[in-house]
Parts: sequence; structure tokens; C-alpha cells
Amino acid sequence: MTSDGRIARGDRTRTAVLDTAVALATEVGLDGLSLAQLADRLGVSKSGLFAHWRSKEALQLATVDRAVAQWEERIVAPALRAPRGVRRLRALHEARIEFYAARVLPGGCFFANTEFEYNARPGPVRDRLSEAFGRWTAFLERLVQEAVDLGELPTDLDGPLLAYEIDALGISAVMRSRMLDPDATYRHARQGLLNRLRALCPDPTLLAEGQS
Amino acid sequence: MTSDGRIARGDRTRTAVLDTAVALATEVGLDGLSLAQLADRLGVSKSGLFAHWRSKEALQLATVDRAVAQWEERIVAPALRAPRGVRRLRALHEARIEFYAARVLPGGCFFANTEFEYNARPGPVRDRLSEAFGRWTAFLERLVQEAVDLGELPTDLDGPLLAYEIDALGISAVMRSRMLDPDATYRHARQGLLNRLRALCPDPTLLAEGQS
DNA sequence: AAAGAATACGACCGGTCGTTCTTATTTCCG
DNA sequence: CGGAAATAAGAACGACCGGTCGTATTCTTT
Repeated sequence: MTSDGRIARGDRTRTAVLDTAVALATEVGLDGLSLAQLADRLGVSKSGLFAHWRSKEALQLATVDRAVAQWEERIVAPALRAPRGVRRLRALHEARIEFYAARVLPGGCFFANTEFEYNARPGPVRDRLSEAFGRWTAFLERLVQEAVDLGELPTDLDGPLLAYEIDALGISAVMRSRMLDPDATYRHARQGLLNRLRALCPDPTLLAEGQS
Repeated sequence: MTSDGRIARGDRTRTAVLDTAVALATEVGLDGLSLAQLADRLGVSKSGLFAHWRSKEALQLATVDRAVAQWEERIVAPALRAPRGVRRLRALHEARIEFYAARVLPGGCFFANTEFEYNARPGPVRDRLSEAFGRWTAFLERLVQEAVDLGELPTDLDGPLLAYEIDALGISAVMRSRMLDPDATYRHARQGLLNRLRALCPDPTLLAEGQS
């Protein structure tokens, strides 16, 4: 039934290709990514890639989707294991910084790189990136609102603004860590959020120093 | 002596080419920029560009320098006309947001785009971008320190952290304004800095609502 | 055992890339 | 006025681009 070895093998190949594509795209860009280059790095032929995706654009779209899945596994899922409220916001930020610091992707962040790459390039790829960014923003704002509802943040807080600030600290982290001093950058990104949440949260025990 | 019409004309041509290159680079990237494309947009032949720059890399480096000059004219110079201290910090941030909102460059920000493009591409271009970013950061930190020295910010302030936060608000502004709602983005970027400075500055009259 | 779909390959296409070379035009200086 | 230098243009190059084609191999289904 579903035990088709061809499909299973195909899926495995597809995922492996897309993981490589995500990493490679952070180095040379999602558009700068060439099929020959990708095929070489995987040890397959270029035409083999066309067996899975009809065009480069189809592969680019699939790569975006794979990057979203990777982001959810690596950053969102760990944060969801922390209790709701400011601790979850902090856990999300920490997971993100950790993702950058661990240099999982050679170019830092797939989304930061590609969104700047495509911000003046209309088309399906840009639309897909824009959707993903919108969902990420909505997710961040929801987490902030949860903290408000729990009484861990003031009720008159401008939630979207705080979400904006949190994301800004993260974006800047990956940008600066690659160009300037990484250690100072991560310290600023972490301390910035901690200061911000502590100034807003009535219960200081929720944001103790040591715990992540 | 220096009244060589050939050189003067060459300089004018060079500047015109570089202005176009800066704008084009924000659309397709500094590496994605092709000489034929640039020549076409200028109504010039491709080989005509090689009369001014021996290689594409030389042109890329000159383009970075031109972008720095443009940034200093458009953002730094207006800020320096504001009085030192928190008002100058605010003026700098406002000039930056205004630069993004006016859509001077089709791709938003030359430096944001190129620094993400080159963060995993070693070489002279990346080095030049890194230097420019370092100088910008040092400039921001100097402005913060001036505000501290003037008594407009607390003496125990973490200056580099505040500089980091200010730049983060700006970077996020250009990123989000191209992908999501521009108006909400600019409002967040402006309000974020205003809240931050007001919480730190003992004299509230320096940061009144209306004045820029 | 045979048919057929999924997967992968090498060869090749037209086009664009950065670069070089040769040639023509313009402009300054003696 | 005439030689030198700067500024262009055009043609051509080897390399690489995305994409197509025909073919071979593998595995499931009949």
C-alpha cells in the first residue's frame, strides 16, 4: 500500500536535497543557488534534480517550505516546551540565538538572508517568504498576548510593538554575529530581551539569571 | 592643471554609474548585479564599464564606497544638524526611517541587503562591507556616549547595548516594511526608540511628541 | 514473467555571464 | 596642427546557467 520503496526512497532523497539546498541558499542566496552546484554537493546529476522538481522555482519553493519546517523543529518546538508567558518568550529568543551561535546554517539564517534577497523581486518565491514571515510575526504576537493574559505583562502593553522589538533583537543578532564580534552580539541580543521583559514583568522570579 | 575636461567628465560618468549600481544592487544583489544589465540601464556598452573599472569586483568595491557616501549624505549629515545627545540619536533614527519610507532605493537598504548577501562569502567585498558596518556601529556608540556625557542618559547605561537596540529597530524596519505592513512597521520602529529613550532620559522635554 | 512508474544519468541546447582584444572617437596639451 | 591619452564601442572567448531529451536501472504491480 504505502510501502512503496520507490516513494520512500524518493522522500528521503528529497529531504536530503532540500536540507542541502537550505544550507547552500544561506551561502549564495536562494536565487544564486545553481542546480549544478547543488547537484555537485550532493553527488548526483543535475538532471536527477529535475526528476523531483520541474523547475528551479519549484525547488526554491520547496526549499522555503523545508526551511520553515526546520525553523519549527529547532526554534518553535523547544520554546513550546517552556511554560506559557514571558518564560516561553525568553525560551524562543534563546533557542533562536542558540541556533545562530551553533552555526547550524553557514549563512546564519535562511529567512533573514532570503527576505532581504527577495524584498524587491516580485514573484511566487517572494510571496511564499512573505507568508512565512507573516505567520512568524503572528506567532510572536500570540506568545506576547498569552503573557499579557497570564498577568505576566501589563494589560496596557503594545503587544505588536514588543513582538517587533523581540524580532529586531534576533535579526540583528544574526546580522552582526557574521560581520562583527559574535560574542558581544549574542550578549547584547540576550541582555536586550532580558532587560526588556524584566522591566515589564511584575514577577522577577520568572526571569532569573541562570535558567534559559 | 586639474581642469582636465576628460577627467571631470569621467568622474561624472563614474558617479552616475555608481548611483545606478547602488540602486540596482538593492534589487538583484551586489553579486547578482550583472555588467550587461547595468550597462543597459545606463544606455552604455558593457565594455565601456571596463574602461572605468578593471573588473567586476573593482566596481563592486566602488559601489560599496558610493553607498557609504550616500548614507552619510542622507542619514548622518541631517542627524549632525540636530543638537548632541538624545535628540541627535532620535534625529538619526528618524532620518533612517524616512530614508526607507521615501523608497529612495528600490530594495530598501543597500547595507542590509548586501551584508546578508555576503555574510558567508569571504573576500574583499565582504571585508569592505564589514569595515563600513564597524564604522557605523562605532558612530552609533559614540552618539550614545555623547548623550551620557551630556547627562541626558544615565551614567551606568550599557552604551553598546543601546546602540545595538537602536540599530536593530532600524534593520527590522527596512526588512518588515518590504514584506509586511509598512505603516505599522515604521510606527513600531519610531515608537520603539521613543519609548526607549524616554525611559532613560531624565529630561522629558527633549523628546516631545511633535518634533522630529 | 511482463508491464509500467519512479528515479537517475550523460549529452546537449540556447542564452548569459565576466573578461579580453581590437578599433574608433573624443579631448587635452605642446 | 598633431601626437598622446582617455573614453567609448563591438566582436569574440570560455565558462556556467536553467532546462530538455533519450536512455538505463530499480522496484511495484499485474
